[in-house]
Amino acid sequence: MPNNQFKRGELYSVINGMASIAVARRLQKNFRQAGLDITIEQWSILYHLWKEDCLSQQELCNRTFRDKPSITRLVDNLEKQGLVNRHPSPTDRRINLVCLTPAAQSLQELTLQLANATMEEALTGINKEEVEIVKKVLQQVYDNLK
Amino acid sequence: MPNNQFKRGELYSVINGMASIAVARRLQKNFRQAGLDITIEQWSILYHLWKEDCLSQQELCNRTFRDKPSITRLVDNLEKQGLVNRHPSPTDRRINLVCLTPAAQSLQELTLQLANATMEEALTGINKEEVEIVKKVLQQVYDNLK
DNA sequence: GGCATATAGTTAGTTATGCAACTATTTTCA
DNA sequence: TGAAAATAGTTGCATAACTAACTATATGCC
Repeated sequence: MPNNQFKRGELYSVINGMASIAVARRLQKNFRQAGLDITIEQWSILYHLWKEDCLSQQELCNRTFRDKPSITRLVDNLEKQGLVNRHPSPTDRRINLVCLTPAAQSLQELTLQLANATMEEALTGINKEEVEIVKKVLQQVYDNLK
Repeated sequence: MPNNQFKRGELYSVINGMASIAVARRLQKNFRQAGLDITIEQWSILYHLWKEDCLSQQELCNRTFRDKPSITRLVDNLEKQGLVNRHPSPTDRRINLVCLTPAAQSLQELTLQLANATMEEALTGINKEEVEIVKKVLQQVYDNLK
């Protein structure tokens, strides 16, 4: 392997691999142990709908950084489980508004507690200034590439 | 949504979503534009083998943070493409050593150049101290959860 | 008004991931 | 020594990701 190649790129495997995978796996495990039968990908959709209900699928694409087919199928699966419904937009017939059902609303408190606990554990021993730097850097990485 | 819920957890979507997805997509796009028909997941296996050839599948699991079935199938696909071979370990008949072919070796220089260029672009405007903090924090996140 | 273009969403095909269950081999230890 | 436990790898199943191609609706502009 040539010298001096890909030194900064070691960050790639760090960004892409370890931390995000570890957080995702732990959260999924905590959901399972609590008897919750949802994936973290499905939960990420619910998370955005709890912040603002009845978003279009396109808006869910933007907020979760997924493409349209991925959202289509996540919403399909959430609909099968009775957690969301598609409603036609009154102003634009191309648009589906994805809205929470009462069943989804009842999941909010428990799943957010589990997510908080997971993040507390993940961030143990890391001070707030460092967390802010990480957020800023990763935002910059995203902006540099988008 | 309850107040004060999941505030630190905003980091979750940052870690798990934006930056890593952006880096992965950009690198994949750069591979495609260069006419390379490999996925970034396959490339990540090759990357570790360029650092040290003929690793066991278990060792690839450890170094790439994947489970055993994922490695089995990535190696299957790399083998189909003629980029690696499985060799039985001389000392332990349970073990497959995964070794690079000459075809894989010829990909090394170009793909590392593309990876370097991608990381240069990703890290534009971010100073080295901040990069070090990000690496440290994400390592800590991983260690906290593993 | 009507045609070209853009936007929202779906479908099909390939690859990848995680879990559970399985086979084969090696190690442990009573 | 021999049975139990651990380790390496594979297979089946479900979910999810990206690309490309598709339908339906809306917008822009002559």
